[in-house]
Amino acid sequence: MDALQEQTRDRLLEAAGEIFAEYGFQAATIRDICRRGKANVAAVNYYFGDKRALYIAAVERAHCNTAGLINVVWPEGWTPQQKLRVFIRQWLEQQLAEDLPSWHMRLMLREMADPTDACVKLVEAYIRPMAETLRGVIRELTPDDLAERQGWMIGFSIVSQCLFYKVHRPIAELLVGRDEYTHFNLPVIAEHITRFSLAALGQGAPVTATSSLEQMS
Amino acid sequence: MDALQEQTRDRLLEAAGEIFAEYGFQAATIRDICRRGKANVAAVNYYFGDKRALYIAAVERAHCNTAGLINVVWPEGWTPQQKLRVFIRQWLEQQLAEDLPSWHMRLMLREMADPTDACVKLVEAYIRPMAETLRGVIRELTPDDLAERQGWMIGFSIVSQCLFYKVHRPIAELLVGRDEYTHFNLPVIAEHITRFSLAALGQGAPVTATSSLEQMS
DNA sequence: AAGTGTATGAAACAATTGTTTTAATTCAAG
DNA sequence: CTTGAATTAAAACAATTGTTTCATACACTT
Repeated sequence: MDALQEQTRDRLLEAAGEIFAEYGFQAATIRDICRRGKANVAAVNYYFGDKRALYIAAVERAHCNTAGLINVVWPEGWTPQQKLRVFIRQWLEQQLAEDLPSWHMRLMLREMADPTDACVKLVEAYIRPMAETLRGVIRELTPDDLAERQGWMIGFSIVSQCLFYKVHRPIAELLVGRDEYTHFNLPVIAEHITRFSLAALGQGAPVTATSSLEQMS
Repeated sequence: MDALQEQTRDRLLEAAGEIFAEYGFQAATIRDICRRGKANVAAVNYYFGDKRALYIAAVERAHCNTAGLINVVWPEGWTPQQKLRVFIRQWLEQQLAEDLPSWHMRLMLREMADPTDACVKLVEAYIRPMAETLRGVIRELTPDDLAERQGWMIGFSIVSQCLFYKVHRPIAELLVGRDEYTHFNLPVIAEHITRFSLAALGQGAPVTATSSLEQMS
């Protein structure tokens, strides 16, 4: 009975995650969610109470399926530079993947741009682990006596560059032109952010040095 | 007659700008706008037709009052490093000013994060001038043969760092802790972004070098 | 002063929203 | 087969939304 009856509840959660991720909490309608979840509108109240509780539940459920958002265990012998490059690349891959069935990243990005009550949970479950991973890499790349505050700011500088190409993508496209923007693909962006950030930390040549960008464009 | 009758229309535009900037297009209600503008709900349809036209008009009006968002004319003899420092600082000042009567920046940021029809106009009127200013500074800071595409990405890297502390401020505050975040004030952030970016361009010491940050915290 | 067109105000409309109610259905246990 | 709780379905409810209607007040012209 459990396995079968819970079907509706699960379908509702899955549908809610997708719809909320796409439209945001306010713009998403219960009727849309129920249509996608093939459930009656009353099911939301029956299983969750109200819309907000459904949202929270959807966010919490997303936690479980989030194994390996960003790889936390690095292979032996990797240099911190390599780790940073992979971190940035994985972040961008998760972020720019549109077709992926994983709407988790989109939900997270939406919550990051317009936080709600679920924000605290999302930070602790999603974001802090990633932040700790990044801070570990940064510690390897910087002097031992680096102030913790500066470590945070360096992390923000790196992540903010990645986020830009998702959050403000429409503006970037308008600025550089639609055709030209097609060249701003994942490898190009990842390489630039990596080189820019490493140079800022005194690792590697300045980002303006003759690079291998031509090969990928 | 004109000067007097237009009062309502003007009050409506002013109120619309504030409300839209605070709540966004969808969440803002016509009744809220009319209450603040001391006008009847029918006034919106009478003067503008519908809600969307009011929004567009409010955005367009904001253009006029935007003289000097970021200073475009630099004093003689300034080094590009100084210019970049001032650009970043001014951007952050505009961005973090909460009490300021200028809701223009907030409206712009909202449009940047969740673009609507007015996005194109906003880009051309607001953002492109600033982008050109920044690109001019970047050109001074980089080799002459720098690819245009790379110039854009460097600009994005700089601006994205500034935007982060506005768009994702709630997350940053949760991550570092509310008390600690009080130390992330404007001078500290501006100094970090400037040094980080200059170092990335091969100008100045890496951001991790002993800095003058302690003096301001 | 009468008339005219503009502007305002109160009310109503139609659509959509989250939520609740109430009845029908399902399904396992006695 | 009956019973009874759990689930689903349809409808209605109450509140809010953008929008419209229509009557009134006002300013200006003739």
